[in-house]
Amino acid sequence: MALNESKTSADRFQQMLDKLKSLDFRITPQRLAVLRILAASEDHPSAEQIFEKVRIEFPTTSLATIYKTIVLLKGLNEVLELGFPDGCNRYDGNRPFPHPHVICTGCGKIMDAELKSLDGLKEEIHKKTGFRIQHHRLDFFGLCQECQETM
Amino acid sequence: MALNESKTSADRFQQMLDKLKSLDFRITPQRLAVLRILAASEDHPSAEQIFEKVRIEFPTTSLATIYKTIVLLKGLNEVLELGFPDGCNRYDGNRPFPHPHVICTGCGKIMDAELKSLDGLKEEIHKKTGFRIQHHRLDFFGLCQECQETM
DNA sequence: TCTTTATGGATAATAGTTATCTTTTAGTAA
DNA sequence: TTACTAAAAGATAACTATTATCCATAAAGA
Repeated sequence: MALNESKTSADRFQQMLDKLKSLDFRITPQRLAVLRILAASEDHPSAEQIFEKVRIEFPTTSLATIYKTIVLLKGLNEVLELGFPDGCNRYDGNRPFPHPHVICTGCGKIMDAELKSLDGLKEEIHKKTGFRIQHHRLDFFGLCQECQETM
Repeated sequence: MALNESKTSADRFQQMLDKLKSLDFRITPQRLAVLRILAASEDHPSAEQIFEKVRIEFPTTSLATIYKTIVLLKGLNEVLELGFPDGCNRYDGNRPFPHPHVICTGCGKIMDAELKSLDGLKEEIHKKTGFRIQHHRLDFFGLCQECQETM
């Protein structure tokens, strides 16, 4: 399997769990729930959406706990944060590395995308600006096929 | 001159002013000040930074006026908003169309960049996802040359 | 079972932006 | 120049996702 290829939900869950264990973070039911949801989600959930899902199993969970877990996972590079200026950040626990996204301006859907030539762009930017590039963010905004038909 | 090539500050100012006039928006001293600052800035100022500059000339100006002017210009596609999730949005009045940026993670500097192959990427994304792409956002994060030397 | 201390829960605080409301003024016509 | 009117300015309250704070709880190891 290629490095960047998607793994099964169970694989990602185990991977994140192993990371937490290896660094001696405590394994709590709330953290396990967040891990499971992140590993299983293909739709880039928001903190609020994760919160609602966790609450089904653990109704006393606080939103602060969701945020604290996300901050932890971000620091361990186990979740990718897609920050948006309107204050609705979204999270990707399956591919926790920079990659292009396609965002529907009609329904808000966010999909992963792949582009071969991105490494070339990074090199081009480095040569032009002298910057030592660390990471990037690439979003395409437009109408998905469904929204094209209804608009 | 190529379409996307940068124009002089005076050209951009006149262009924005003409747009406002042609649509019968009122030409106020505050708006003129914001236009001048946006047209002259190469460093992608924040609303607060624009506010401070306007206040030198018009000390009674309100921050709300800055935001209202920015919203107006955004709607007329005369300024590009670079929204960031930490709530420090930046504005580009010189190239009010999507284009790549290089952002220094050391000093926060934001520079424009150019990439030939972006249109190709848009086409590639369209073919893969079926999305009708409207606009995009591409940021590269890394260390600028100065920050590389001091870190 | 006991102890320690990281973590959870509840909620206050933060900050950029937007909304609201009143006052002022740009643009126009007499 | 003056008067009129609607748009814009100014002041400030409201909004909201996220972060910080603080105390209670429970995970992990002995």
